[in-house]
Amino acid sequence: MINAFKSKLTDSRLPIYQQLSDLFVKKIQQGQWDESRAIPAEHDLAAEYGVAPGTVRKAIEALVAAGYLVRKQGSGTYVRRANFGNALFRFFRHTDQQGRMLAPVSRILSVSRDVATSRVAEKLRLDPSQGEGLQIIRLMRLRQVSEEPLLFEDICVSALRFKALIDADPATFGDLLYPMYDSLCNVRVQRATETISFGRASREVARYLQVPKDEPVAVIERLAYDINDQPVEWRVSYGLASRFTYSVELK
Amino acid sequence: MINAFKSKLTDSRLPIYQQLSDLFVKKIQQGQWDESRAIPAEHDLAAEYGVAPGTVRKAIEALVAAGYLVRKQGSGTYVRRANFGNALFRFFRHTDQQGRMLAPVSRILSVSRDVATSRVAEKLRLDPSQGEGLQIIRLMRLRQVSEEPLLFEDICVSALRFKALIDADPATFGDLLYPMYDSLCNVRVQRATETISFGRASREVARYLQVPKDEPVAVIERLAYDINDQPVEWRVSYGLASRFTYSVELK
DNA sequence: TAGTGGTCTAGACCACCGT
DNA sequence: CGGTGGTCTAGACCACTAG
Repeated sequence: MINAFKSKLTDSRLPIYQQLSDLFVKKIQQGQWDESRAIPAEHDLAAEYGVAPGTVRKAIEALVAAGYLVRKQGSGTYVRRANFGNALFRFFRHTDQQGRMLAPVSRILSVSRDVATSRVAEKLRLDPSQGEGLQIIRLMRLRQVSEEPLLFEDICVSALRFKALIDADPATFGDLLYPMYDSLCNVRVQRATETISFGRASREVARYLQVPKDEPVAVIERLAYDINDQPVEWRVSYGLASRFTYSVELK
Repeated sequence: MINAFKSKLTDSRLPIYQQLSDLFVKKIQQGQWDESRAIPAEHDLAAEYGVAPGTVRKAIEALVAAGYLVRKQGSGTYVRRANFGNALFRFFRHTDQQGRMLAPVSRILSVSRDVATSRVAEKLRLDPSQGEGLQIIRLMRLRQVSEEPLLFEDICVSALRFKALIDADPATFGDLLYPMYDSLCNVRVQRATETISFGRASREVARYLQVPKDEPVAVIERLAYDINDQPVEWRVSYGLASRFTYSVELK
């Protein structure tokens, strides 16, 4: 059996299903497959690439496990839209006395141009050789639950990629930034890494969280990546350590 | 095709591969399959239960994903021995100035009989109607890295299930408790849940960690379960908040 | 009702492991 | 070398979704 797709692939020593997975990831990254409609049916993909349906199925299953695709029985397989904007709140208790979950609200404190520190430049892989390469846009944001401050966030993005942001009206920013990055700046956040540690509140952090300076705080550093694995946003969040909680399952 | 195994199963509305998974889990829990040798080959299982090899394969893959089994190509499929005794140290920096990982050492501070608090009794699901149901054995342990205290642990287990422990010599306890639970008390830890939060050092904790009272500490509460999903050990660990760090990947 | 993914069959050949 | 899991084929029928 001749595999019609082999010429398109880089490393034919890999199993066919892995080569297919790689190919499908490229289609997603290049926008040939997107959220607007289902990807082609398994049967059609098998015919197109000259492989058995089971092989296509295995390739798709790998991408479902990796979070790129979602299957909907009877309907089709779709490109997954990353959705973890509220993920930070899994770290913090924000329930009332009856244990009811309270909805967090965002308030933008400031939007300004700035020059990246060496640490931020390194995280965002900013290119200093470009004219404005080290320019960043910095957002400060407060997230509250029923009027009470829960999190203070210090957010940095490249001014070159996000220049539409500086002209936008902060009052129109919704509770979630990532959909806005998408619509305004054409930046699609796909994944992120977070590192949690404990520290003490600086004067600024203490003021926004309405606690004394040096109060223990949880510090969550998030680096968000786009679909091409380029870092696009560096975010440091501070929350009251006394409200911090997190659960893990060990196996 | 008649499925010879159907009579053994509870809910024949489920897919065959799920019914097989459930059956295999029971074999593992009842000790019919154990770590001492590979489980039967896929081909043999398919013949035994009158299903296609691919169906057995899918059942096994589900159990591999769930952590019950491991595959070894060319050798066989084996029951997995849970191994996360040192998992706590993923939360704490314990490297030297050159960034080298340092090996943690355990020191048992005390082994004593006690009566469970209501919280511990609830966590361990102790049965107060039994004569000694609320009796526990309590271990205090210090974990150090190059002479420096890193973690203080307060560990509770049921005195009924762990009575061999009270007669054992603490000096013979190794760095890992779970292998000892297995050999001495025939308790096999399979999984655990951990909840991380933040507090301040009590007088006792402060003394062992060699810091002032009320110093910020990370508190890690672990509940460990055996293979039948019975809680068997309740462990609260305290470590310096300033050394705490943890990373998560969001997708 | 047509089309999709979900399940299942009954094989084949290959890569790897231990003897 | 024989036996194991890893990959792949070429179908079948069923359950579900959406028009």
